[in-house]
Amino acid sequence: MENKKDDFSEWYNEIIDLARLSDKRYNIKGMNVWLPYGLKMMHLIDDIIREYSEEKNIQEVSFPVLISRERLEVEFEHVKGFENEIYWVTHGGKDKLDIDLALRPTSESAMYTMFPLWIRSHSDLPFKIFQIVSVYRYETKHTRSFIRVREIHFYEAHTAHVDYEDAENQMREYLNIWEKVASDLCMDYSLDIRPDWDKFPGAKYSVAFDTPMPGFRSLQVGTIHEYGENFARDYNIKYEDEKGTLKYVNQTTFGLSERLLAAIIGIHGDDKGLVLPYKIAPVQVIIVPIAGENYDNILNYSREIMGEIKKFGVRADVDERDYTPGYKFNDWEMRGVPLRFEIGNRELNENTVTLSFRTQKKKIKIKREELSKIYDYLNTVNDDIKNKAKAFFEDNLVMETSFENLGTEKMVKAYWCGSRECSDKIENRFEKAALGRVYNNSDSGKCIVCGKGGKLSVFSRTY
RNA sequence: GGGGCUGUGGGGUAGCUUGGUAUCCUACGGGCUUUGGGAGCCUGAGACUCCGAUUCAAAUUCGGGCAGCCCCA
Repeated sequence: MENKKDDFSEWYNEIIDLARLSDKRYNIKGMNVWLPYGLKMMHLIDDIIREYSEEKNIQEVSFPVLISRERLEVEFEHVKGFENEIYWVTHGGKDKLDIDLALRPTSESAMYTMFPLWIRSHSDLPFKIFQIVSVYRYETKHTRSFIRVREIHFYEAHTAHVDYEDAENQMREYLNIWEKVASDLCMDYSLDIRPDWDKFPGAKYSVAFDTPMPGFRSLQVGTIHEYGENFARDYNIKYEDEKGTLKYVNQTTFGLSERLLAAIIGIHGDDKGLVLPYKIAPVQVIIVPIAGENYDNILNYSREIMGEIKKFGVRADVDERDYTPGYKFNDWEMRGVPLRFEIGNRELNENTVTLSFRTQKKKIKIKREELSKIYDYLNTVNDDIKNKAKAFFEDNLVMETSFENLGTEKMVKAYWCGSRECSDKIENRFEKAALGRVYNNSDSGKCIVCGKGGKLSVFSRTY
């Protein structure tokens, strides 16, 4: 396998192939096949997002994939932002359609077609739904598994509120959800208020979750958007307040995607392969039986152990394939399994198992009774992952105060006046884009370019 | 948006300059043997990205499509 640090791109492509996450040999650009192991990981991530969303009374729905041209074109700014990357369905069989149908690039137009039917009075608010579906964007740049694809595995939450203030509460609630998701994924991130020219088309403002990746680029893994009344006015989404007055709702959205998977691969992985937080590991404990004289007994013992930890809700499996133990060790390490049990005659006779941690070199022998502590062991691995990720994050997002120092390959924090002129100077000289002002941060200092008053901001090359 | 490079069994490759017989590694099937950190031997099957042009003859030359990768904006 490629060394991760030397050539991240190569390593990234190779590990996706070797760990059997996705097969990109499908013959359409940017459309890959999800393989069982990768799909399982994605679904485990979905489960986490779903759980935390439902906890906040955001309910799951599913909208059609097609949107009529007429509905899509209601919101001008929004359409303009997507017009170059929409797939159009123009025919039904041999007949040309009267109205072209778009494959949703996101679902505002679809959902806001229904919102006026569902939202009539203040008692219908707040209204909060989400869906996890595929959205389609005709990317012209070169695509990359999980990072830039044309069929995107997308979580999108949409809410409607009585006023701007309540919508702002929702924004904070999103961040609350995100914090928990990120913690489960052992990820660090920067919350950046996108510059006006880079916000979501149609939004008042957008806050992005950016994280440094190997290869000295940042990855936007999620976004939340405050729409105010912008969409409500165009899609005519009104409610009657207590006094009987018709008012426009205020709306927000929250988006996440399979880029979360890309981030996990990139941030946690090492030269041996994937390293997975246990909540998203399709296999949390792999049991490798070591053949010896009483192989049948060893196998039976292995299966018993598997049964015992499965009772604790652990995803475990016995690798009974006809490969050597060394091969299996490497194979499962490459696929990121947090814990491995090795079971041979020694363990069989002592009623123990040998335990190996994905994040440590040492192996320890534990008694059968100690299997009840399985989540302690899983959390040991998670702690290791978190510590390493935190160190990587801090090492790759550095504060700079002089213009020339922006030449570092790393992601940079610096004071910035907010002007396009100054960010263009940075971009032209150092190829770093302004990701935006740091959310909820009131620090101020001299703009690193022009010296005028500035706020703490983040700059980086991006994926 | 602009430029460059590359498509050979499942994966990685040699062959291309100078047109004629397609190499090796790995993975895969069968058999024997092995199993505490990527085992070994025997055996089997498997490929020139697609379309067009030149030619007696194209993996090789030329044009285009599709796909992938890299750099710049």
